[in-house]
Amino acid sequence: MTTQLDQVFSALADPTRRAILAMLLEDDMAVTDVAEPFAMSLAAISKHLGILTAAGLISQEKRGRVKWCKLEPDALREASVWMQGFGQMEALDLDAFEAFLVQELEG
Amino acid sequence: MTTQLDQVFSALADPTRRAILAMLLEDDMAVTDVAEPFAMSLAAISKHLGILTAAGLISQEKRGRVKWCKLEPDALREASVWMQGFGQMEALDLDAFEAFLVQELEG
DNA sequence: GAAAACGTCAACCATTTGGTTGAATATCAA
DNA sequence: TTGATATTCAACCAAATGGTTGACGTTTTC
Repeated sequence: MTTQLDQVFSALADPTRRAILAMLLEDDMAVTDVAEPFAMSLAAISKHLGILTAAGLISQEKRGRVKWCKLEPDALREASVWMQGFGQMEALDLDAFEAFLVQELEG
Repeated sequence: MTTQLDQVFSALADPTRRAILAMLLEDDMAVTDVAEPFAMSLAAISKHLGILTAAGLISQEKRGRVKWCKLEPDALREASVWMQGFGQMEALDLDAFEAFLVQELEG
């Protein structure tokens, strides 16, 4: 059996998929546009998007020949709740988040 | 290149490893005792503990012939910061966390 | 209608992952 | 010192993962 939590964490374990989520943070995007910055085939990106969709982290809606990808931040709640019990996190630190984001996108 | 974030998320993606973390939440444990409730070999658990250690989620200290395992919640901070930017989490909800924990341990 | 653009599917491949078993290494106890 | 306990190591295996390519079905544009 594969739980939702399994799927969310293993989806997040891949840097390409985290970068995709970071891109979708700014705006909804078509599959082709998501793929553009990556040095890999469109088919590979299509698979990554399928995994993110299965985990509930994004949703995809087809309009015409274009399939739009949209971030679904709610799916992170379950995982985040799990983590917070261990980490005893302080309140949301947006500066720290932004620093990580920049590092991720550059690296 | 494998980042710390990669390692933390992929460590958390496995239900056995999450269950181990949940056990260590209560107290430090020896490897043999960690392995006891699982239907798999001691060697397999030893590997899981190695992965958790590499991710920084636990530490291991050998005293005599016993190797003690200790939760290191700080490693979750990095990952949690990453997630919070997407999830816009509300404050720590311990009840929800406990519910997940019970579900994890029973399932 | 023909051609281009958007995206997925299927088959394939190399590597990683999660498990096994059996032998090996320490340490403690009798 | 002999034996039991605690843990890892090494070799192996099946299945999952992350990528490729080429063919395919739609939708749009010319």
